[in-house]
Amino acid sequence: MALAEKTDKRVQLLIAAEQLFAEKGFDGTSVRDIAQLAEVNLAMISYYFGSKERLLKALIEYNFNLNIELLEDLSKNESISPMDKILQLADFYVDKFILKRRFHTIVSQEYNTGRSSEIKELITNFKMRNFERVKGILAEGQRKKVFRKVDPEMTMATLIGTINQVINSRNMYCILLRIDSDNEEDYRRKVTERLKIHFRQLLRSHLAAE
Amino acid sequence: MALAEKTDKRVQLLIAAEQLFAEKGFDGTSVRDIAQLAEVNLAMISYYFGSKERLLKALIEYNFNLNIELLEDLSKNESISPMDKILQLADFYVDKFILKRRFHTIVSQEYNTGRSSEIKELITNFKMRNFERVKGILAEGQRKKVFRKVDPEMTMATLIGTINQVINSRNMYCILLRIDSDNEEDYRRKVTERLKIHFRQLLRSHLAAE
Amino acid sequence: MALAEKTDKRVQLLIAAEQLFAEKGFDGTSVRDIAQLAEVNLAMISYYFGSKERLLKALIEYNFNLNIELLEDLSKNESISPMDKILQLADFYVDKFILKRRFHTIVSQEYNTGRSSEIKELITNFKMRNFERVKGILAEGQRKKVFRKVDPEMTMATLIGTINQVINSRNMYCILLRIDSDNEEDYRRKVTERLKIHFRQLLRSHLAAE
Amino acid sequence: MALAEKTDKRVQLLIAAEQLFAEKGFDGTSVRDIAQLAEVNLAMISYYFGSKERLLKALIEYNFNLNIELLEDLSKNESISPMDKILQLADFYVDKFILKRRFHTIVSQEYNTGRSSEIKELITNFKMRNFERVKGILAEGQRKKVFRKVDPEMTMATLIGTINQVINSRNMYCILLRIDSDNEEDYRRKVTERLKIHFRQLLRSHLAAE
DNA sequence: GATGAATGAGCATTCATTCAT
DNA sequence: TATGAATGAATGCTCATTCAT
Repeated sequence: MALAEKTDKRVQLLIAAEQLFAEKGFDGTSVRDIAQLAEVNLAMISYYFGSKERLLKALIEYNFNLNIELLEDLSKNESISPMDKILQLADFYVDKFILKRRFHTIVSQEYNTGRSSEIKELITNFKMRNFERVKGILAEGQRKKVFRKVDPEMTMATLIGTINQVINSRNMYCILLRIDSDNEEDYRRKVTERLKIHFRQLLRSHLAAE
Repeated sequence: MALAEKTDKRVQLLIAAEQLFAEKGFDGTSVRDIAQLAEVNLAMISYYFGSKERLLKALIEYNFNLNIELLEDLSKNESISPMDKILQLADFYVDKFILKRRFHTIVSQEYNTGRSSEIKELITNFKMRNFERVKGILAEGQRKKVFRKVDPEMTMATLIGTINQVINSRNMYCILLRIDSDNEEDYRRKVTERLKIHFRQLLRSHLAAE
Repeated sequence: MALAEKTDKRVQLLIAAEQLFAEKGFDGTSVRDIAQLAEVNLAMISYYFGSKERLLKALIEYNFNLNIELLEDLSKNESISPMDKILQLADFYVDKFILKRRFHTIVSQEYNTGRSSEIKELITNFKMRNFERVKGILAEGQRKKVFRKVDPEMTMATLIGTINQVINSRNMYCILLRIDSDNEEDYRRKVTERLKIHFRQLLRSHLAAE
Repeated sequence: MALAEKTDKRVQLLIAAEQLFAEKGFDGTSVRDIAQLAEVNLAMISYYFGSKERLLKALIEYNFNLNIELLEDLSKNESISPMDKILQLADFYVDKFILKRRFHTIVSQEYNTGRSSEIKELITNFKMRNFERVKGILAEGQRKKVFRKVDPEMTMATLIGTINQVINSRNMYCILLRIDSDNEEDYRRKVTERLKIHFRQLLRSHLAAE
């Protein structure tokens, strides 16, 4: 019985749920599926989380609270130019969304079709925090006359929307970019690179003053 | 009580299904929900479509075959400059996606989580056709030296992803853009305008050759 | 397909439920038990009644609305003396409770331990109506100086409580009265007779003015 | 935190079980409910009693063996007249059933619907002992020519049934007798008085010779 | 075309109980 | 003694679909 064995089953359930919710959606996934994939007794879902929905909530809360401090540091760093800041932020989102692509697929789904308003609020708060950060950098750039005037909400939509489009249409982009969809490592590397280069070009020309 | 009465029920079912699939997802919607909202007997779904899944397929096929000739005309029109062409295409997508926002929400969901590979192929084909069109315009612009070199797949992702982001996070953008989410007409007008202006600025600077 | 075939399954479910609820209690009976005994598909319970609890409610409502007009007639009949009236009423309750002993066992149980306040109200109303009738006859008898002054609420408790005691302790009274508990017909005949004679003696001496 | 701490948990479980079984029935009460109300770990029920059913059995055995010697004394006391004896017995039952009304509600339920024949036998024995006592007094009264001939089984049913009716329809009698059902002390006092006076009047006229 | 009834499989959840510590 | 974790069976209920009329 190894070290982490103790709450292992809870974590196994979270991992299995993340995969299945992403692949088949929340409603398309039964708690039996999750328990089976996690190799854990069905009733443990009730035991640890109370319900299928609260399992989803736990999953979302856990992921949203990951690495938030990294972003705060970046936003407040005075020694980085606004353009570098926004490009580093884009890189950060690309890395994070692609690493946790399954999770972000779930978030996309649930924000549209989920029944739980509690979960929707959770997601809204997260999205709002992200938006405030981008808006702040855009404003800083304009104040320093290095950015031209752009629509902050739509610029945000472009930033997050482009990444989401790539990870949520994974099948198609694997075909288009000639990636073996079974090789997750290869997928990550190639998609990350393409997105980062694209954003560098896109954001520079979109934001640069004059 | 007139001409259209005959196959009215089929259409009522499609309309009800579109709304419910968009709001609650395919799995989150029961055929009972659809029949009730459409005010049509439950068994009619089997009668007209054979199954719930084939109802979805019918819905998708119908919408994908809407207005395709308009796009073909635009692509082939020699008298329009590549830049105008891409901007008109962006306008077309904005109009279409926002007018049929519910439908496109369903497409987003099903491409990720749907079980039917038949439906996924349908969507892939549609997306591919769209991509080929954009790619063609980008190539034409580069050939004519009016576009610089950009990543066509990622540019496509930005175009469709930005629109999808806005319609799939409708709640949040209603808050951010101060739109009454119950006033669909107002929502459409405002979001359409913001997106079109944003694309004009974004695509021009992104594509224009120096 | 005979005449009554149409809603046969609904009735079969009610009959099976009555038997099982009486024998094993509401919580001790599963919907599977009921469906099996009724030889009806499990889902028909949902189809006809909506839920297990509403099946119970339907059962109670049906039985409470049985023969209520008979009692009204008796209460209002001016040609019967108060003493005969109360004795006929006692006879009526004895007949009814013993004929529907299973149902009245369910009522006893649910009034104590049931969770549904809706059902409790239903039962309270029924009990109240019965009490008002008894109270009316007692008052009439006192007005006409043929009854002495008694406690109406406790007299009611004695009337209904005695019958309930006999049917709810069926096992013991079968032993005490030397009745073969499998012979329902014999049980009914003997218990009915004993109760009616007892009430004739008990109520006469309890109520008669000196 | 004192002497009784040791087996306190066992008693706490019994107290909690009595309350819950009376309120929600045996099947309507989960061992989790009991453990929670008793503020005792769930597994302790298995530890102390073996199973939920044996917890019920322990509860019944404990209460049935309470105060039995008091009754024996009364039955054998030669210096009390049969009429006083039966009235004191009625008083005794009224006091005991109302003090332990929750327990007697459980007994009523379990005798009807319980699955355990062991428990049913326990209850039958108890009821039989009670009946023998009443029967003995009735016979003594008849031998001494102070009682007329009555049906002993039905008279027993009236005695116990009247009390059970009042405690098992507590809600209704609280309304009828204008008792605040939250004030247990007031309930006990008023109901006890009403029942005792009623029995004095009822039994005297029912039993008195001539 | 249209419908109410019916079905069997599946759903999330809760149950009483047991076990290792 | 005492506990948190774990289990397999059972719970009430809903599902998409089919069928006789």
